[in-house]
Amino acid sequence: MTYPRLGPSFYQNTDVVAVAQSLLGKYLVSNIDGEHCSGLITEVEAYRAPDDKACHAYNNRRTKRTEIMFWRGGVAYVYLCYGIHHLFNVVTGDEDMAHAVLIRAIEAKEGLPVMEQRRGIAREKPQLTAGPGVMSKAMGITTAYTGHSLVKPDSSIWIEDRGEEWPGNEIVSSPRIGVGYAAECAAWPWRFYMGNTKWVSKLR
DNA sequence: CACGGGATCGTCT
DNA sequence: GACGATCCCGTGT
Repeated sequence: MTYPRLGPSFYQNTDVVAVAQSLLGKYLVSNIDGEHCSGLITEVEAYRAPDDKACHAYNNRRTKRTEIMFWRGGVAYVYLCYGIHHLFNVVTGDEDMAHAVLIRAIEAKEGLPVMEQRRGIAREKPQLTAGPGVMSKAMGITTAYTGHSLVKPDSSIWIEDRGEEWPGNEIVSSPRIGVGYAAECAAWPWRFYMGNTKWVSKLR
């Protein structure tokens, strides 16, 4: 059974907050090192230059790292956090719009044994993929994939719509995690997660 | 269960 | 030279 991949028109939507919410319930899929893994997206955060101080590209600041965020929607933006964790984002909007959605948690669906092996965890539990760093680790995603296409037929990472219905009124919003440095923007409720699952990151 | 701190390095000042 | 869109483990209760 194969499912349609989300295409350019989905990612090129210029409303990154709307895209973030509509990513809930979709399937993130990776085919890395010959291993097929997938999971239901349960938690996301939106980041939007130029006005969002929590966004790496705040004020449209271009650096070698943030340049990827200015690309047309439909590519991955992966960067290293705290020297250890690889955080996976989906670039959205038009060219020169530095918008992205951080995928923070998934509910693992396929490739569980590989994910557990990559994580060093013996049995299935939310700790496997709930949290942006551990999600990437379980899926095999590293900074090597920054700039990687999500829409080309031969890409290693993509997102599928499997047509599964789930009640959109179960979306919960909250301030984003770990952006307290971003002054007034820190309060923007741009973190979204499914209210009816335990597969979300812990509040800290 | 809450809290505190260490790990670890690319990126920008 | 400082710090971060995090995670894990140890300690104490």
